[in-house]
Amino acid sequence: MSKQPLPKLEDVARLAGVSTATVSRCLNQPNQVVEATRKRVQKAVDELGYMPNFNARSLAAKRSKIIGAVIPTMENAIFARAIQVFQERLSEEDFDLLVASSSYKKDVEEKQIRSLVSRGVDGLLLIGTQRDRKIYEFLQEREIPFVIAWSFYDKRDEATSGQLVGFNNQKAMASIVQLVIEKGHRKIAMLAGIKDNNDRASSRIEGFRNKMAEHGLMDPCVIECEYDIDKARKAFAGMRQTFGTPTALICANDVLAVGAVLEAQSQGLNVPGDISITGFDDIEIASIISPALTTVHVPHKMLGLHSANTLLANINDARIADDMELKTNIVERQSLSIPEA
Amino acid sequence: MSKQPLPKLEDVARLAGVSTATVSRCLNQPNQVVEATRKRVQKAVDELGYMPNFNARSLAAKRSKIIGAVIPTMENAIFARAIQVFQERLSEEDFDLLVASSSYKKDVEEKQIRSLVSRGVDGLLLIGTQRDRKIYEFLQEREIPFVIAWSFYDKRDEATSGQLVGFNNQKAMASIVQLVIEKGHRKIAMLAGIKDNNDRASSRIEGFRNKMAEHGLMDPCVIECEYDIDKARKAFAGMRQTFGTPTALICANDVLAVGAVLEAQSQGLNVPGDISITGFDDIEIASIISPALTTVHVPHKMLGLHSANTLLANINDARIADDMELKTNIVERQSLSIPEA
DNA sequence: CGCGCCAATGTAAGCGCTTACATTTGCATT
DNA sequence: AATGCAAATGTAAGCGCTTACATTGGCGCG
Repeated sequence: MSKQPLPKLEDVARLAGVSTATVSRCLNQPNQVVEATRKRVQKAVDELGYMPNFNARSLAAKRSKIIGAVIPTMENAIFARAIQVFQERLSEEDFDLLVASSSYKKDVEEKQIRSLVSRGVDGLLLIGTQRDRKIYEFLQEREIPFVIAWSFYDKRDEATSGQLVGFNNQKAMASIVQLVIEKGHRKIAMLAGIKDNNDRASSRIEGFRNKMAEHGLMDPCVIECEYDIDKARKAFAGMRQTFGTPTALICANDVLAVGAVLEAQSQGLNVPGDISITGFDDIEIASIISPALTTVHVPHKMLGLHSANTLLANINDARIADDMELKTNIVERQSLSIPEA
Repeated sequence: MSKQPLPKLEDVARLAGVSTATVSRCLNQPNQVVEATRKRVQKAVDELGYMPNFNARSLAAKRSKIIGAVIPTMENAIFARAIQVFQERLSEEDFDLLVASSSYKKDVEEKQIRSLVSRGVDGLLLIGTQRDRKIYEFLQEREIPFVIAWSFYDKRDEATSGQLVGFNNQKAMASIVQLVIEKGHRKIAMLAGIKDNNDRASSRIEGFRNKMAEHGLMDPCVIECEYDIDKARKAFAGMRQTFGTPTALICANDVLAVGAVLEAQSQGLNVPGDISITGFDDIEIASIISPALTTVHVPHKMLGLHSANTLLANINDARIADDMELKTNIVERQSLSIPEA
């Protein structure tokens, strides 16, 4: 029952009557080996059930064929799905995915990035730009290619290196606020995400504030809330008590919007009759809740796919791919209407 | 700009004036080193910004501190969330998570398992029991601890090794069918998952069929459908045309149920007035859709947590943890009612 | 005061690969 | 048949760690 030693490259070499170098080449650059020997080696591999030891390979070759990803949480469907696509694309190129989730915690994220680098990842996927400068330095020093997904800015902050594959959160938010204002709303509040260490949340708030200001609506009510339906319900209830009920509530994401809708309804408000509520992300839930949410559609699959492609380009071709801006669009459903007279 | 060589163990040893063995011990079994030297080494580590190379460590120590997981897909929220918890628990013990998703494809899963093993994972998380016997043999031969989540059976199939952390899908499904029957329904159909290579889907169908038979309801209509809202809508529409409309529709998961509800409603049926519809999983969407779904609550966080604990026990203590059966329970909401007279 | 013993540390042999460089082989040319 | 050259293969030196085993030193005890 004790584990008999697994065959190694040397065993294959011996059985095939070639050197270890040749076996290695068969596995890695088969075209450098003449067909006859390649077949002989293949036969030996099959016969022994040989499987390469990737750790040894990574150590010797200094590349691991592993990509690391640090995301805030898989609980957020939009990240989970983007990661799914990301992973599918990577596995086409024989990369595996080491994932870590930081629970939106800065220090956890930092620790995880370091751990992934220690494991010799060939590249890294990070979400958003907001982190210590020293992390960027750390990554640059070790020349680890990385892409930052979800955020895009027209002008780059000097401090952040890496490629951006994202959308302009500020503009996207501004566009839905614009729509709400066009519908005739003036008493508008925002249920925002926690902006601490989260540039997407901050940008969305900024987009909201700016657009409001543009229309002379100064100092609007903005309440931050964690990504959770029940917390959103409480936050909305609290907002009503403290600030009164707006005619329109802009939410930083669909989960918050769903919470607000449920709470509004349970408090006897009609959505959108008494209050319009908008979301952001366009996850499944947005079209299922009644009324279905008018929301900003985020191309999460594209984010996953292009993040993978950009990263692969930077790894394989040593050519630095450009930043990539993806477009969002507003999906109009029933949760937004003109305010009652 | 060229990458200066990173400090290695040897550099730390030299700077601290000790041997590499001592540095290694400081990092791995600090209590075997006297405090004075430990501090000296720590200082050298900090000064050089040293980080161990995990690949070298894995190669030398024959353990990687990496756990592999192969799940059908992250698109399914219930897997994503279980994985989230699983990962959180593992990282408490300094394990990282290598995830792969098989898209419910048998051959893909097999390839991924082999790849993960090649990478020297210390343990493996798999979903469901249904796979080639040779994979179980492969895993046993290499003595890779693994746990199988989501499925639980009272009697173990001899072929499957590894620990089970799951629930009895058949019983869980039977219990909700029982409830539906108790409500007075007799014309009951099932919208099932694809049972090919999926023991959870098969078990749920079996649970449905058995319970129906128990009540003398033979050969009920069962239609298989992929995990997708739109496909569920079409499947339900097709079912109505071909078999007529049941008074109750049992769905193998919430996503299918949501599809069925939406399609029913858009065809002018009242749920549950004209047709009762039940789900399975109790994901968020189940309580948000209107009418909220009566469904089977699956303890996904517990699945993630106990899978991690069981796996860790098998890795660290070399003691084989027992299989673990988790309980499901029915959540009664509005989508199920008594049939109209 | 020397002895034995144990705890702390050092020495050095791998772990299983890749790859620079050296050598051999096959083949077209003359 | 001798020559040159490129393609195929071989040789062997690491990659950066861990750990079995060897060595050292400190201390209690007879």
